[in-house]
Amino acid sequence: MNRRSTPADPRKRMQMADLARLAGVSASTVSRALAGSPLISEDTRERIQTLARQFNYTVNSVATDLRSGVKRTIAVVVPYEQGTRQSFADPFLHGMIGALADALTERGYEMLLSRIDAERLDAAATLVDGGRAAGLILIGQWRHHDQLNAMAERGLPLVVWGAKLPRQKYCTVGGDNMQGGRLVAGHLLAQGRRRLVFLGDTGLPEVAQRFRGFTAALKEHGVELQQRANVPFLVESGRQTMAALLDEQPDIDGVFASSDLLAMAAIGALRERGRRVPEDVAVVGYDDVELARHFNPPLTTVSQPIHEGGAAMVEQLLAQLAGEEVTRARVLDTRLVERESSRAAGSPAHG
Amino acid sequence: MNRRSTPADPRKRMQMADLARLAGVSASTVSRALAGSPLISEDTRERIQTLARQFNYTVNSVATDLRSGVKRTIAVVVPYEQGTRQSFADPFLHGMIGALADALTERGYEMLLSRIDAERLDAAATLVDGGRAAGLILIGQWRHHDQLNAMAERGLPLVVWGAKLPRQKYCTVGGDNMQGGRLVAGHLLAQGRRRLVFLGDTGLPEVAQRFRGFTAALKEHGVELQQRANVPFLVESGRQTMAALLDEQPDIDGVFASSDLLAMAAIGALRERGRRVPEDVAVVGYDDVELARHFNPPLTTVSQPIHEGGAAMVEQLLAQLAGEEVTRARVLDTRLVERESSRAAGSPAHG
DNA sequence: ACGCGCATTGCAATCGATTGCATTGAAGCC
DNA sequence: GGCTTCAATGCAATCGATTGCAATGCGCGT
Repeated sequence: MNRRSTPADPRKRMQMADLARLAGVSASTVSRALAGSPLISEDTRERIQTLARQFNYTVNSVATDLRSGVKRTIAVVVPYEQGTRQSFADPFLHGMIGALADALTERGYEMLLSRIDAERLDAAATLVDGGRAAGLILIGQWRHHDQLNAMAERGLPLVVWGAKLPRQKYCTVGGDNMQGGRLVAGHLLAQGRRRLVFLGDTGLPEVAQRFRGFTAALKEHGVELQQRANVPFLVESGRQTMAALLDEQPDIDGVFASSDLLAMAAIGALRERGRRVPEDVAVVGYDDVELARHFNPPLTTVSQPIHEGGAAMVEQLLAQLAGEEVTRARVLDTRLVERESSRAAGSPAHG
Repeated sequence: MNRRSTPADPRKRMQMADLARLAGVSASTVSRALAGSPLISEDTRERIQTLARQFNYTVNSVATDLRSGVKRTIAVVVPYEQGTRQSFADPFLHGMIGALADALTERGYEMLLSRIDAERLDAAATLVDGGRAAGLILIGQWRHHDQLNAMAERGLPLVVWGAKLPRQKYCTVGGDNMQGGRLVAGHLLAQGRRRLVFLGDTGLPEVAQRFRGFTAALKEHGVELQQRANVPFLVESGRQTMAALLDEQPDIDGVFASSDLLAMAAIGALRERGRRVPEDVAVVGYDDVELARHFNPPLTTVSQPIHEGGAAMVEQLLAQLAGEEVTRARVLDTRLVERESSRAAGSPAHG
């Protein structure tokens, strides 16, 4: 007796009709009982609920959503740059996803995590068009302000973590990047640093603003930026770029890296070249990821209100879904966290 | 240029019937045309597809899934320990999620990311029972082998990242933790370290195995473990615990931390107490997270084949869904990556 | 005893797609 | 020309729930 695989169609998922049969009532009654409708008598309701628990029955939420038209899933979209999926490696992203997961769970939403090509942000729209998700949370606006505007204009529920930009039709939440950049400039100058470089891809709006804030503040103090390097948020490139900068300009004494990841990479490269941090070169990062304070040396950095930001994004998205008018851009305060990596040059005094 | 786009018609998503009307055919035809069925003539198919693109129409995959019974969503479940959501902060998890996202996307599946209480792993079952996901990928078995067994026994499609255990009914994929532990022991001994401590929560099967492998190898060389501390995977506790250990036993010269995160925390604590790493104390981590090689000092650690592991988990789960018989436990090779944090004691020589 | 009202419950339509089967019309064959 | 054949399309049932409305039954007032 050679039963071909499927030794059993062991149990198809039980469904409402089955439970109804077991309880000797109609599916309508089961539906109402499980939903806690007051139309159902106390007895019946409890009997049915017990039965459901006993048989591990859970209403099929796909069917429910279809019928009721309400969706309880939000897509969180993490773009990656072509050729590398490494963008996902940034601990900042990790923190953000955690914050979003918390905020969504708290309000009873599920989170669909999706990665897309950063060149085609609008591809994310199919998640909503296809009914998989009620709305979109996008992390970073990358180089496609235009695509985002188009998405928003056709009425897609959308919130983006990123910078406030001119002529912006979509809703953003983000830290105050200009302010962040200024804070760093002020700090480095106060530590007596003057030969400064900037690390980061200014093709990204957020980074561009950090850069503008940074250079604006420097200019006000009559200091000129020595160099800037366009580098993506990748450890490896950070390391290489920092090394290259040192070759060109060995007397650098301060680095502003536009993310903590880059800062850590830069510190690695500096040490490899025999520079001491912070004695010879002060390094400041951005984001204040959890590891920043445990790095060696502990990282001075600009703290982004990640948890507050995640909650704000969810709030804005749900408001949109509820049909409310939402503020176009929300800019959150940032603050500088001073740690070892940028302490004053101390005694060394030279140059 | 006046492609006057429909003025914000936030009302209703277009649906198949609408498109059918526009194309002057029935919904069946549209369905088949979009699915690329050979039943439809070339002309019609193209006309409909163009139309769909024009109107940003995407078939509602919720309805599709309901009707066809096929689900294209997998739930990835990240447990958190009560009282703290910080478990999400471990960079290892982040890497794992990235690997899973890649593997799932590659096969055309969506990823539902879900956090649950580590005490109630079985709560994750509702995601499948409720039809939201076709199957479950759980990261870590935590303290609930029994719950997992029960889930598997009632036929839930499930794969767990974790250790191979006796009497295991569910499917696991994981690194060879015993081997990992042995590798670390061998390495530390080879570096001349003898006063060793272990950091990690042996209540978790994976950690317990690392611990067993570690101590077994030590014993074979006649060395005895000095101390072990039961500490969760949290930076803060790692730091405090390391400090406490040092108080009790100031002459420690080697630390095996059961995760890179803990290793980094331990290094922080050691430095605070004036110990040099690796000169005074060698530290070895576990996981080989991306930052490990960029830490200061670069971390010696046991590399877990995260990408391969993610792919393997997806593979096993899809096999289960296809009704195939799958191997119960898959154990992947690990290897030691030697870096600065555990270099031989060198010249220091003292007490 | 009759009728009314209220508390429960069931029937059947519906959500947005897919798909087996029937239908149509034209081409092919003798 | 009449009949078969086949390609292309439409009809209607279906997936697993929800919900407006109709139906049932029981208590109670008079």
